[in-house]
Amino acid sequence: MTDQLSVTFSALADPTRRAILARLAKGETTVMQLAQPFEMSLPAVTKHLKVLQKAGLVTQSRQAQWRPCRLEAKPLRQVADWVGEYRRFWEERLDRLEEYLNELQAKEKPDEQAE
Amino acid sequence: MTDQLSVTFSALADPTRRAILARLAKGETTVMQLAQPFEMSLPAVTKHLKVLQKAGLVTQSRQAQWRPCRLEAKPLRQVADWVGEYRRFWEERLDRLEEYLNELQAKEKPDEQAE
DNA sequence: GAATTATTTAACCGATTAGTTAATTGTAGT
DNA sequence: ACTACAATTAACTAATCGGTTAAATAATTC
Repeated sequence: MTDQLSVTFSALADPTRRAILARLAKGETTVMQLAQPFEMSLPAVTKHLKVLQKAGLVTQSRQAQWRPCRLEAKPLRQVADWVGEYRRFWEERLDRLEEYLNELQAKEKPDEQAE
Repeated sequence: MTDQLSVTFSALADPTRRAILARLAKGETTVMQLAQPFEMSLPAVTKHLKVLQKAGLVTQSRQAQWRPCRLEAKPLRQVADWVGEYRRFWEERLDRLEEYLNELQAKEKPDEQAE
């Protein structure tokens, strides 16, 4: 499981990490700030950050003793591209459901006493 | 990690499982057929299918001794929605990169002998 | 240079994962 | 009923994951 997409999906498969990304979407911030909303130790957050960094979703710079984190969205584009390939399927299914419901209505509207 | 999105991302974080989905995108097929391209045992594929089923990405019906599998794309829509929220970030970054490159060009074009 | 603050690394733990082989179930055909 | 085929379940293993606490590193300030 070394391919980029797997690494990215794997990084996203954790609510804490997605929450971190959501926070970073509002702007750069420190590890402390990132950790604050979570009920877990700082090292745990550092670990999550490492996972996100390995997936290329986060980068860290230096400012004095802080290491401000920043969102890197490029890998998300890859995810969007991948999932986009399947768009027609969920849309298609909705279309079919619509078709079916229309059919049903067409059949049943004329004599509504039928069960 | 019980939320739907985590389960879905986790299911997608494996190239074999994504390959299975890609195959199913071409139409319903049996477990044997699905397993055929992979260098792993049938039980391993069954396990992957279980993961995909738990994520709601695949359903199985019955036809004699076969259990044809079918793609269910609804959870992918959720993924698309989630990742869509970040679209502006990768687009924004590209814009900024473009800006930067334009700036650079504007600065450097006039006297190209500068290093 | 000693103390403080932010962050990471190390070492550990229990749970989960991805695979294996062997045994089991379910259905069809004879 | 017996055989064959499709698929699953069971039992096991090695590796990875998500968390912990304690120790180490880095930069700042006095």
